Amino acid sequence: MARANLTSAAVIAAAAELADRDGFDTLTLSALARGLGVQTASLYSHVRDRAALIEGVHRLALGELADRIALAIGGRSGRDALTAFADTHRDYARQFPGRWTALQRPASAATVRSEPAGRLAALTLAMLRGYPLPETELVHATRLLAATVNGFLALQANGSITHRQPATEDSWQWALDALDTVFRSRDTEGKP
Amino acid sequence: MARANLTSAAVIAAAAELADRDGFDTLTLSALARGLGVQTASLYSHVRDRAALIEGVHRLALGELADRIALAIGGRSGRDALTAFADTHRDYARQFPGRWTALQRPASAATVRSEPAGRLAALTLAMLRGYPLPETELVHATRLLAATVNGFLALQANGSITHRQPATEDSWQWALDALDTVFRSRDTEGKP
DNA sequence: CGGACGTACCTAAATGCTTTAGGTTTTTGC
DNA sequence: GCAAAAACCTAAAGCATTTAGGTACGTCCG
Repeated sequence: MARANLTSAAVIAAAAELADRDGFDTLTLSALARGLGVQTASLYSHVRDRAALIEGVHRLALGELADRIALAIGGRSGRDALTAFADTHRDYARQFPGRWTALQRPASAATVRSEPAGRLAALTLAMLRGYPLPETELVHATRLLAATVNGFLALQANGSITHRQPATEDSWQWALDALDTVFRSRDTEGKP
Repeated sequence: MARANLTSAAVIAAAAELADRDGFDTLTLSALARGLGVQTASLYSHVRDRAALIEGVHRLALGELADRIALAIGGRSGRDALTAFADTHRDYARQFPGRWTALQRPASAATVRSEPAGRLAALTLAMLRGYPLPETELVHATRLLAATVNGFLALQANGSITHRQPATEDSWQWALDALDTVFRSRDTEGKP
């Protein structure tokens, strides 16, 4: 029988595809092995256990997302960049629901400190520097942005945003407007 | 042997406690049966399957959260009510991590349309009516608020908000300030 | 060119969870 | 006091995770 010649990366990539295609819950080592034409136990040479597999998908998704965001926000600033940033998140979640679910799972400290995670954080910071935010508030703004974007997509994914009027798309635009306004108006230190 | 005299509600309540105590992942019918001093198969008289059990915890949590929020925002308005609303969410997530995780899971259409879900939505709407928001934007504001609060807590839970400076608490306050500002400033229809 | 070594993959097996099927006992309602 | 309903049981099939130990393929070095 032809040998599959797997690597850790190949196994994780296959896991990501499986999760996107059949749903995150069906991401089992058995199903993965079946799809790869390999015995389940063989996968343990490439991946420590199921948790490590999921963490691998998480990290893969972080990198892919960072790549897309770098492309999307390049050359833009202000509201344009914000829209590109958020829409790229949304499109990624739509196109790769399994990977996106993996992104929502708790990550190890190593992953949080990993290169793709840092890159994504750096890109977000860079984009927010297009707004007149005091340096001390940049991290707050980063956290608010990440919370809002991910929270919105999570609400959508878990059905909390019903398909009633108004359309989800309108609320998305409204939320981005709100964030844009907040970030834009934060330089006025003294309130009237 | 004394009979446990379980009901569907009792099983779900025990599941919620188990999930809070030992983590959501250990919420298995086996562990639950063990804790209740009952055979695993017996639980299937009260709960259709594992997914239904989780959905039950989800619905239970919705009701509990709605109760707490009703208490917290009663008599308050504006920024006070907003803070109470958000902090109640945060405290609930802290105190009942298992139930809170259940809340993040996809829910069936029946749960989305359930009484506690409607109550929570109504409470949120009522609170936002304390702001000068046009009627047409109330739903947008509701969604933004839910997305931000849940997104922030999710970020915290999954480790994305590292324990570096500035403190998470400061970012939380900053985010609430931002939301308050947005909701407060939305009555100015024509931009200058 | 040929063996040695590492790696990819295998079989086998233990453990544990989910779920269905069907039987027994307790409670409840008339 | 009896019949029906509800609560609980045993048994068993099916699948997933994980460990242990073995076989075959490629590659590197003498």
